Amino acid sequence: MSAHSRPNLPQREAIRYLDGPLLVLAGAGSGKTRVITEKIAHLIEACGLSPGNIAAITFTNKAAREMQERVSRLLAGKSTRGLTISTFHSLGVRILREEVDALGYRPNFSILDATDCFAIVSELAGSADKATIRRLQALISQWKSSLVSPDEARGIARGEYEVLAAEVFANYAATLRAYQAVDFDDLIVLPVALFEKQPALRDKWQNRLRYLLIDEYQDTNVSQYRLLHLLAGPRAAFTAVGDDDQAIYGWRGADVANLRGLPRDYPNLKIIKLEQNYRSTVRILKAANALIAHNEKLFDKKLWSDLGHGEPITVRCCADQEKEAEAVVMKLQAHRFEHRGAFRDYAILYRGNFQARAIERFLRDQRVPYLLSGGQSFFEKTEIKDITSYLRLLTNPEDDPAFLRAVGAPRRGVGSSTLRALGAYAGERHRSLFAAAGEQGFAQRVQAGQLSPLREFCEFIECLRQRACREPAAQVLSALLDAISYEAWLLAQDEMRVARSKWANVREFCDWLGRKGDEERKTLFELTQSIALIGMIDQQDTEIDAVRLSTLHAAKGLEFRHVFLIGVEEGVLPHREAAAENRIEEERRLLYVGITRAQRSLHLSYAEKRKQGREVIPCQASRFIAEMGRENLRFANENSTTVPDRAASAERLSALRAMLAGQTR
DNA sequence: GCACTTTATGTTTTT
DNA sequence: CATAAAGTGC
Repeated sequence: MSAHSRPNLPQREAIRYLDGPLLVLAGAGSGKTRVITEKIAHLIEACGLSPGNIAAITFTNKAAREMQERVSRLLAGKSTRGLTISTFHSLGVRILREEVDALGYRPNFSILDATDCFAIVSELAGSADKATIRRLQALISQWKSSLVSPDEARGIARGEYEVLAAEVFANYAATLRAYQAVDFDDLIVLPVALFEKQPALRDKWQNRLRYLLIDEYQDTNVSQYRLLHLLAGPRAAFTAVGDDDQAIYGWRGADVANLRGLPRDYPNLKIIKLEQNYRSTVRILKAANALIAHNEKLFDKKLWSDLGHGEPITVRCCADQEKEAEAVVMKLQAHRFEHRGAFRDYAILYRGNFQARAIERFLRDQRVPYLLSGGQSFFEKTEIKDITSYLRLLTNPEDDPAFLRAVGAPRRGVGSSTLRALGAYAGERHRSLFAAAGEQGFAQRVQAGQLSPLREFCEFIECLRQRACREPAAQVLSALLDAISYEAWLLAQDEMRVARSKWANVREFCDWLGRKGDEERKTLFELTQSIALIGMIDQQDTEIDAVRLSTLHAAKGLEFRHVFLIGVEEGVLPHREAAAENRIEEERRLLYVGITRAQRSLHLSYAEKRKQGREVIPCQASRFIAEMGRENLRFANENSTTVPDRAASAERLSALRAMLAGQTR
């Protein structure tokens, strides 16, 4: 999109409209981010609103950071101090921290990630298999984000499974309380509960955040909508920007009904549609429109573009996933050569993270630089979780999940049976594991040989805790790593290469903590609390010239000159489970999001055979390909550009690479 | 009872 | 291929 030109008419209207609540229905690539950023600038410059009175809510930290940068650029040096641009969850943390007394939590509460919560649910559900626990966890999360309490869940639970789930839910909530811990859902749910119970606090925040802007509104869930509603208050000074065709988080409790509910809850709601697309060629938009026309529509809108027809969209059928990966990398190289493009102009998008593996292998073989976004977050890597568990335990000794992890990494003579005994004792006495380990009563239950390593561990933590109150975060961390000989343990545990990469991650984490500690003058305790919310993507350098690999979900909000969309097969996109549960529309929107990421060219591919475990499963093209309209697509055979023989094709790629190397010099 | 080695197993999407 | 449960030496 051309950021230099003036905003078009509806964009200008959306930026300037301040007479009441506003919903901007912004199609893909229609400049919604621009509306939000320029509106923030407008509020500050033209309306004289203090940055501290404005809050913009995004869905990812990355989007928040980008938006912050764009606003700073727009205001050209003028201070944005106090301006809130954050995710719903980060805002939730801020509210929780400030109002922690009113909530009955201690200020050192822990934030648990999905893995910790999984372990808790697993513990409470007894002997259930992994899939069941995941379903339980999902259902509990669904309830929480819909503002259903454990008691209410008991009331609405139907059937054996849901009754069990409601029971687990109640125990789960009590467990979190006991741990002085909150999960991701609580970051929204607790502020909502707080504001509903204490109008004075609600008013305080309403007064502080006098204008709200919400991005990706179609992906809000009930609790987020409720929080927005409470924050906006009777003045209802807000702008919500969304696109019902891009709602792809239904599985997480997001409900497009929140879009429909807006005109109902705010009768004076103004609706502005942005229908001109500044991103893609006509052909790409025609295919996207044709596809999405198969969905039941909430709001009518027609995207158009004046960027010309452009390259035809290609569809390629490949023998299997390997061949697909090879063909895509080949095509990408050839295309880049032909167009004299940069690697960073290309993105390869897919439904599930596992699909990146095959592609990665070929990219690495061919020495194509790439950046993998999504997937496992940096802070979820085992080595980082080990270390952050220590930090969490230092911050909050009640954090039993952190205790359990830290006490076993590295091994220190405290095994599963000692921990079982400790857990049982702590449960009876309503103590945290950490506190229980220090009690006389527990000492009488176990042998001295079992007790001493445990006591030593607790003393070590206590000693470090003292230091953490006085010394800078990075210093405490390096003392910690030293004391537990973490590097040596990694080397003993893993193979050399793995250990070194893990240690490098730990070092990177140290640097990060040191930087944060210096720049933002935050204490170890404050830093520890925010870790769970940060993803690795935030750290990645977006300036690097590399091909982007991303899931369709993680690609939302981004754009690329050339897009390769792989695995457009029945069973993958739409996903098998989703198809079975009649959730086709969301899968269709997911592809729609993928298609509309492309500015200039789009290349779809699928495989006829897919390896699943040991079995080879025959596949067919996704139904969505037909829905895009044959007249908008050009079908190609794998064989027309790819040589079936691996050696020969590798040779071809090498030749091409040599050619490219010569070209760039 | 603890720690380490082997073997089966299985993958939607994320704050 | 990377993680998790079961098996083996100490």
